[in-house]
Amino acid sequence: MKTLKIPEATIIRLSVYSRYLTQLDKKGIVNISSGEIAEGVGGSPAQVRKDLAYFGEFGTRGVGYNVRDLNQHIIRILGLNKGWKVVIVGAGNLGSALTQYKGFRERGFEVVAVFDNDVNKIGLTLNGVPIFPITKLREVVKEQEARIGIIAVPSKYAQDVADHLVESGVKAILNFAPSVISVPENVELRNVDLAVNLEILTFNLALKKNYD
Amino acid sequence: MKTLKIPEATIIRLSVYSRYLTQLDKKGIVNISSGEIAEGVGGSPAQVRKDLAYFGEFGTRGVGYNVRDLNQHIIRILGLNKGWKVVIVGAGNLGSALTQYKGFRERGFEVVAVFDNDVNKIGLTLNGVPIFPITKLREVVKEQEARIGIIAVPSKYAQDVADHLVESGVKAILNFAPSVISVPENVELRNVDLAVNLEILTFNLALKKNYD
DNA sequence: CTCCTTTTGTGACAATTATAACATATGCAA
DNA sequence: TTGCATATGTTATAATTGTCACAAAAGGAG
Ligand SMILES: NC(=O)c1ccc[n+]([C@@H]2O[C@H](COP(=O)([O-])OP(=O)(O)OC[C@H]3O[C@@H](n4cnc5c(N)ncnc54)[C@H](O)[C@@H]3O)[C@@H](O)[C@H]2O)c1
Ligand SMILES: NC(=O)c1ccc[n+]([C@@H]2O[C@H](COP(=O)([O-])OP(=O)(O)OC[C@H]3O[C@@H](n4cnc5c(N)ncnc54)[C@H](O)[C@@H]3O)[C@@H](O)[C@H]2O)c1
Repeated sequence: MKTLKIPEATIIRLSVYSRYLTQLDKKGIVNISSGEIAEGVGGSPAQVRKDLAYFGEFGTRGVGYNVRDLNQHIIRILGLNKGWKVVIVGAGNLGSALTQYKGFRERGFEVVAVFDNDVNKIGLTLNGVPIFPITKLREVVKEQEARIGIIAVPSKYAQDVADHLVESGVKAILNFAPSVISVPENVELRNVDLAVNLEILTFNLALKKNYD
Repeated sequence: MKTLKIPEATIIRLSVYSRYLTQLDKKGIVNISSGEIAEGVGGSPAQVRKDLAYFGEFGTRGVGYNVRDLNQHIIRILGLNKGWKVVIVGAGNLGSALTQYKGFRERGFEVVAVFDNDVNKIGLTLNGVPIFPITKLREVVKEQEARIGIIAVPSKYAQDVADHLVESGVKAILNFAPSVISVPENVELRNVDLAVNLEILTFNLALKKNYD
């Protein structure tokens, strides 16, 4: 397996394929073709095959793919077979929702702790996940060997929290605050900006002018 | 202004530029160059100018851009000068967080109603926003002239809710349920899948193998 | 065993998107 | 008024990503 540069769009699609395959597996479906996957997730059969081709040969010509087997391969490609531990900083509206989100666990992520600096929240639990004072971040991250941190504090504090997460040993950060933050090169960073998503919608509506 | 096909990446960046310009404007900064914008949001000056060039000429050669003026132009490009009304379906963990999210209003979005089918939630308000029974969706959407709907119900019901939103006259949908849904061509759809975002992070970590 | 159908894997091609280079316009100073 | 410094807008070039067509492999029928 060579380390060609893989398009990020390919990774996004693989993640979606995997979710779809998991559904099919639960329904007891054993075999599937690239065309059926494409139809299921909204794409083209060639795209599906090309995406998979970056990583190897997982199908059987004339037959298709074994659902469970292919899913296992994608899960391994995405690194989900490790069981990642996640910490969330900010036990507000969003942080609480994320902590209780079952979808993460289903994909191999375990939220082990939430951190806040509000004394009224510290000590409580969210769905069994304890809320610690932010001062314990380093200790808990080290002890639990958490590798992923989620930022759910007001933008103003996002960079501080990011620095703190990095310093604690976290290797990847998902940032929900709508602000540009910077981290060392060896730390992965992704920003999720929900307003941006709405604005893409309004741009397209404004372009079409058929919204009234 | 011709209607060339604008890359979606350009729209995402414009949205980020605008957020940054709003910050600068609040700080009282009047002028800015493409290089400074690039530095502020993490990009290249050429990229900034190219993105803007799709829509017109907003700067002065040798000088740069007027912060407020440029921001107004981008806001207009993104269609944010209209004041969009938004409805949210699902008053659970995520739906509640989104309803109370101040970041939407700051960008010109107004959440006018939330809908649920849980009798214990109906009649309550979230930050002043009323929770209606899902059966009132059509009526409220029509009356308020809401054009955007957000789906925050379990995946299982996402397609049903989408159909219902479309039937009610909504023209754009932001879907948070991790499932593939389909809508008529004339309705804009975007999916936000948070697990996918984490999986991109783990893919990159797994690739680098330096996470331990 | 051979042919035929099916569907993969892949290499060539096309389209899109980003980068870089530069000519053009502006303001200022002398 | 002229020349210079600066930063834009635009054109050309490079890189990336997606599409298409087809050869190769597999399995089943006869
Ligand atoms: N609510 C949403 O749906 C939503 C959507 C998209 C993005 N966001 C973003 O997510 C972030 C959180 O939003 P929210 O609505 O949950 O806000 P919130 O005010 O409900 O919660 C913020 C929490 O962070 C805590 N906090 C503040 N500073 C802290 C620090 N330095 N260390 C630790 N904890 C700290 C606060 O005590 C509070 O509990 C914001 O940046 C917001 O822009 C929120
Ligand atoms: N919690 C999160 O942080 C999070 C993150 C990403 C995605 N999501 C997705 O968002 C969706 C909602 O997640 P949640 O955690 O808020 O779940 P939740 O169970 O807390 O809330 C779901 C709400 O939807 C309501 N509902 C169910 N069916 C409905 C229907 N047909 N019409 C109207 N209302 C209905 C329920 O009464 C409930 O109030 C899910 O698809 C989930 O996968 C959630």
